[in-house]
Amino acid sequence: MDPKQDSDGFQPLDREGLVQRVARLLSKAIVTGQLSQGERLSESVVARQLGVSRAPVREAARLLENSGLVTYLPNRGFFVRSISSRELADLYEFRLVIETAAVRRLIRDGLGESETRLVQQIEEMRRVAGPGFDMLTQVEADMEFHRLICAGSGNPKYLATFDQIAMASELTIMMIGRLYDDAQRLAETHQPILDALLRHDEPEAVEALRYHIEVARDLVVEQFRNMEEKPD
Amino acid sequence: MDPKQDSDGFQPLDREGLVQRVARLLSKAIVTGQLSQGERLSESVVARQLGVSRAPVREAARLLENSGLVTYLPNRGFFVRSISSRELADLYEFRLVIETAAVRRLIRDGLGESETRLVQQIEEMRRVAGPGFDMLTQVEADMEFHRLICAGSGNPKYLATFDQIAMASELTIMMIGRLYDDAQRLAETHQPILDALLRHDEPEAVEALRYHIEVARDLVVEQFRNMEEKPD
DNA sequence: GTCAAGGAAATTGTCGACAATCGCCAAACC
DNA sequence: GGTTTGGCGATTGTCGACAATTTCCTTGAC
Repeated sequence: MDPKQDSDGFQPLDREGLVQRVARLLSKAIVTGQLSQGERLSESVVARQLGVSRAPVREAARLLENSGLVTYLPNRGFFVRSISSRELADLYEFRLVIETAAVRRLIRDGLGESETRLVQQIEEMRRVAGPGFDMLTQVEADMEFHRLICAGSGNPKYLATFDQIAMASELTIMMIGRLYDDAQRLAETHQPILDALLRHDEPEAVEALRYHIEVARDLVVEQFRNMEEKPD
Repeated sequence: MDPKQDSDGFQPLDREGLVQRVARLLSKAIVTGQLSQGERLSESVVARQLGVSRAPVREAARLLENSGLVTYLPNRGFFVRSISSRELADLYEFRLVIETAAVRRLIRDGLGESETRLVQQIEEMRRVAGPGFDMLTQVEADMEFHRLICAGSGNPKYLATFDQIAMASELTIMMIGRLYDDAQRLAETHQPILDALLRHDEPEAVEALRYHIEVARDLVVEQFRNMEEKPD
């Protein structure tokens, strides 16, 4: 997500702490479905399996709690969050609110570097839409586009909030097992948003975003409802 | 903030963990200015002073990080967050976005119990506006009104997000040392919002909220800028 | 058979100790 | 004199152990 190639000079080297590594492992396990809904996330068990102490596991779990991937119950521990279709709809509504605000600021303040970044990201989405890429990669490319919108807005709050809920979005998409009809089409549905952004057409950009997210919401929520009714 | 009098039934008894108690102590210390901007929040020192181990202090600090009260730097520890006037403006913009969305849903889905709650909260604000109440109490009553708006909206995401940023708002208001001209007037400025809500007049409610928050923002940000220029 | 009480096992909550890392300051070098 | 290097003190990072709490199973009464 972040390790940009810094052209010249050395890379910051993996100064990533144990907590982050554990957090990433856990989140990946949850998003890819290795850990199932409502499952207990025992500190001791995870710690033993990873060969570390409980302390970093605990902190990592707290981090995931902020992303909405796990729930913490006092004296009971962490559980993989189970999301209802209702919560899912709420989540998409929330995303719409945040991203709409971000788009507005983005246009008002000027795109700046975001212009090339967004263009490149759609290209990236097209690239990973081809064969040889798994769905997780495609979903992440999708989320990165929306993330860039939030990142480009002058207000860091939008990005911070988006990052908190992005994981949960990824999770649900992975759960339903497909995104739209195919990844290629998914990439194209972002084009109208970008076009409007490039034209600095605020009403159209907001409208395109609204349409994009609401379509996604309806699709995801419907698929999800089906799963709720008859869980395999 | 939370310990509501629950009318009938027993109180949950102080089943509040050590972490929450430490977190509340620290946040109060920060908001009331006992801990100053940028000051280091040493785990060991705090733990020694409170007579507890470092573990709960650490967790409490992580909690405060989510509220934006402290910053965490890897291998360097926690520091009381110093907020710039720029961030402050961003914060208010963000609040406007969230609360506007909440108001929209509140009106669309019907007020329900929020109606009486909001009315009571304005009364509460008037009550604590009188003599014998300190500013922290008045600020908290203010924030609680806005919190109720988010709580009443059907989408829990709005409330969760609001709670994350509420502390930072309180902090800055406490920092500038006064809110509006006086607490009495502050209470009254909420009336137009409530009136519009009770009439189910969405455009007017949104407009009243926008006006209210932008006035607050301008006042707070300006005061804050003055402090930045010549810090006493 | 159902339900309540009791207790054992497992899990979280907290703790104190040790290892890793950082910031500072003095010493050495150009 | 200015810069780099080395080490010292302090702080965070991680750990294993113990206390408190919950969960689940057993036991017993009705």
